[in-house]
Amino acid sequence: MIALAYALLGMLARKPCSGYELMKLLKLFWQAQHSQIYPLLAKLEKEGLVTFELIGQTGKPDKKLYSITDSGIDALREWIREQPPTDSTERDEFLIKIYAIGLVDPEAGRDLFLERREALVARLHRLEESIKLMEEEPGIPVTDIASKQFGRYLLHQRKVRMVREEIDWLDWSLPLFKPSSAQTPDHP
Amino acid sequence: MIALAYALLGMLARKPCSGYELMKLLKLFWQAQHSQIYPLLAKLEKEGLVTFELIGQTGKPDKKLYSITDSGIDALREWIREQPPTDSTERDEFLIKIYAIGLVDPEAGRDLFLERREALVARLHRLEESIKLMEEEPGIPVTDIASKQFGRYLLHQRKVRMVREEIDWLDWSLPLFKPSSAQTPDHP
DNA sequence: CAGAACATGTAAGTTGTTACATGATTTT
DNA sequence: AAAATCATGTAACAACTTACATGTTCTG
Repeated sequence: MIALAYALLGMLARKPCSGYELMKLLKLFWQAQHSQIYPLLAKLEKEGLVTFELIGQTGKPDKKLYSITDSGIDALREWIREQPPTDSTERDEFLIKIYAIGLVDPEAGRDLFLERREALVARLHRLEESIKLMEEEPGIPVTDIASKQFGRYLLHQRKVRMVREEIDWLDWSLPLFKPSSAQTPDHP
Repeated sequence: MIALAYALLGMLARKPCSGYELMKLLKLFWQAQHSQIYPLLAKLEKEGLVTFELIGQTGKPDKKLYSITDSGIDALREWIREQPPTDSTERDEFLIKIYAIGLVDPEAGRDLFLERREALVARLHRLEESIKLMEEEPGIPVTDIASKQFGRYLLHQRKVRMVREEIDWLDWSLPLFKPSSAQTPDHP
């Protein structure tokens, strides 16, 4: 079974969701298109790891509300404990551009950084907002391992730190983009 | 052309490399296996974006030393300037496990975190070492946009920040893994 | 009135991984 | 003696993306 399947099971262990909802919640820690999610949910249902209930809605299309089964929980728990860690992949075209940033003029380099910065700041605000919401929720506090939100909360905390740190890195890097302080090699 | 091709071009713009060397240098900012790199280099060579020279070695297998061509530089520069940013993907099974960490006992959760921490600390030391080496290099300083190392140096700085921040997050999270402070709902 | 959000699905194509294949030298 | 490093390549398979397909309601 592919890792995405366990990501879906994990989300359904928190609360029942439609495929559409899973697709959006997933963005926090894994990337997948709906064309990958829907067939996979159907497969998990065939295997008895999830079940669904058809919810008829008015004004919106009908949806399938998926829930995790006991055997789904067992499979997920097993995977968390037993599966040896695979090495993670990060693929970000921005990083490729930075590697070769010396090839374009400093202004273009600076623009790339500023564009990235804007996107990250917007992301940061959204993350901080949803962390605040989680912390204000009534019931078992999200910082408690017994909260159904615990893992999700930890991932939000992680992400917010990563985004802040990347913004700091951008701010540290930006002043380096001046027209070039290097002497031309021909007259030292 | 796929993003990986530009990653290879970027690395060759810094210095000529063999496919084997590219494969290892690539790990800093993109993930790819040799089985993807070798055929791609051959394709880039056919298109005139790179050239290679066969280097016969004693005690080691022969290798192909690839260099970027002027038209390769042009193609890369064009891509950096013109290509609109695609959204990045991060796929890390550890994050899936964290999302559902509440399903296993706190001890198993803590172990997962400690294992991750060890790997990150090792990574951090290697990164700090290679940053130090770059900074001590003679010639144009790596902090200068005119240095061929500039982009690579920025990426190292970024990575080291990310790794440090993740370690901080782990250390912040670890104390939360106590047997659970939540009251059982049946006797309040 | 165009576009986004809600909602699910399939088909075709691309990208990326694992396994197969070879082989000398150095390190543990 | 086994494992790692250097070095390149192909074949088969799995994973993932893009495009096709449909239809209502709400928002700008």
